[in-house]
Amino acid sequence: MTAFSSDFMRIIHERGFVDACTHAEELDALLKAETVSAYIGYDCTAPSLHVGSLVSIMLLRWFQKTGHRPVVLMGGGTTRVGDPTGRDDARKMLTDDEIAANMAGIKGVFARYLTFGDGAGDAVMVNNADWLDGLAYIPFLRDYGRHFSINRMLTFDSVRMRLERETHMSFLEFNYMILQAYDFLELARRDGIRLQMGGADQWGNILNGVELGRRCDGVSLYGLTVPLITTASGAKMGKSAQGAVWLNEDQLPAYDFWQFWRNTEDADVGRFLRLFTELPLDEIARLEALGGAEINEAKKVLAHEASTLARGEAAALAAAETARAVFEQGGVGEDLPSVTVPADELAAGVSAPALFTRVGLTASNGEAKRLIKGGGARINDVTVEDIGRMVTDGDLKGGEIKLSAGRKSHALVRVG
RNA sequence: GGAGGGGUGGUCGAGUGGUUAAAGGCACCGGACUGUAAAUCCGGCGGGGAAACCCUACGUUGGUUCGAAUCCAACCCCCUCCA
Repeated sequence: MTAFSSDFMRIIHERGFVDACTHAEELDALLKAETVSAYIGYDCTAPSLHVGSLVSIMLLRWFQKTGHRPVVLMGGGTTRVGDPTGRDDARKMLTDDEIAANMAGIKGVFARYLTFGDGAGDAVMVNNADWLDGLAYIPFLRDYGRHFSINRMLTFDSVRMRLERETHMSFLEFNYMILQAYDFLELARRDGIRLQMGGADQWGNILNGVELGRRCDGVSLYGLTVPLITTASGAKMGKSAQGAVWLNEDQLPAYDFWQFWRNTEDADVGRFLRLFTELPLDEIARLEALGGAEINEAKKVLAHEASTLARGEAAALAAAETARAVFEQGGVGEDLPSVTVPADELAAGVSAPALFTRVGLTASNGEAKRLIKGGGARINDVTVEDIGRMVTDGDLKGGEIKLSAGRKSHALVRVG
């Protein structure tokens, strides 16, 4: 690997952020010579981003840390089209209201990772609806459509996959890559942006933008992608017991976020520390060298660092405290999910399955019953033997009742 | 527009009149083993019910039948070839 002279290129290569890069030496020289603006686009398909996007967010953060100017592009316009990349069916069409709501949710995430403002190195956020919504069809086709070769477009993975699998692809979706390419050109023109970054699956889309810039304006644009992160056992990263690992607090409590990192597979610890924390590499090397059960210490560091970035240090410490109380002392912690039951209702008794469902440990009474039959349900750490078990105020311990589903999921019932 | 093929549970994919809440795989959830890891093995995996059992579900809507995911009709959507 080439020795890079710019801090950004050196650091992200050392830390494993780079999947592919267009003319890396040239880009390195540019980053060394001047303050560069780079962007990553995020479509508004969900009310929050999840850990799958975190690699790219960390990348923007390093970009800013090394003296450059990150631009977050909200895909207010492209979300209305729908990126076909990596899917063999069309996305559900989102209404404009849904897109606006999703965008509002996603925007909040970035404030924790980037410093926004008007200064030279400050991050900015833009919305491609600002220029895409107003495009006029015929002029657009004449000015830009002529630069796109259908023959070439058909060879891109996102399209080819649909063709090979003989699944439907609408013209609407087919246009996504053109619009994304145009985004890059537009941003280069209006804001001097030279670099687009993104996930490995965006490589084709990014290249289109690079080429469009050269063809239309003769400018040198650059592209860089980060690898798709899978766990050592091959699964796509980002599932927790509760489903997707969202970055937004309102989508996933800090305790669950912390737990997600704490449960990292041994083989992933070093890689994740490099990608998702900013600890020095020698410290990471020391942590990942820990053997056997010792590696758990490294996982706690990972959980702390990642949680501090996403949710703040106080939330990270509180989550760690709860985890310690629950797992190392077999007790309870403040951060466990909880539900409050009226005193008179509890006095009368609530069936165990209903209570497990009520606190969210199970999705239905049936599931709760199956959990009990399988021996996975516990009340105050005592296995529930009978699906007819009633829970009453007699079960209160220190004003709380601890419910557990399996070894890892716990919740509290309080009286109110 | 014509001819043919197809739309099944979170997903992939069997099933072509009753014994099918629907084989099998994956994902997921429990249990055992561990270190809140991985791998492995075991169990579970639509909703309600203590249970008997009831309800909902096989693109949509009707129909045939004692009985339909399975047969018929119309419609919607997808794929292939033809125009």
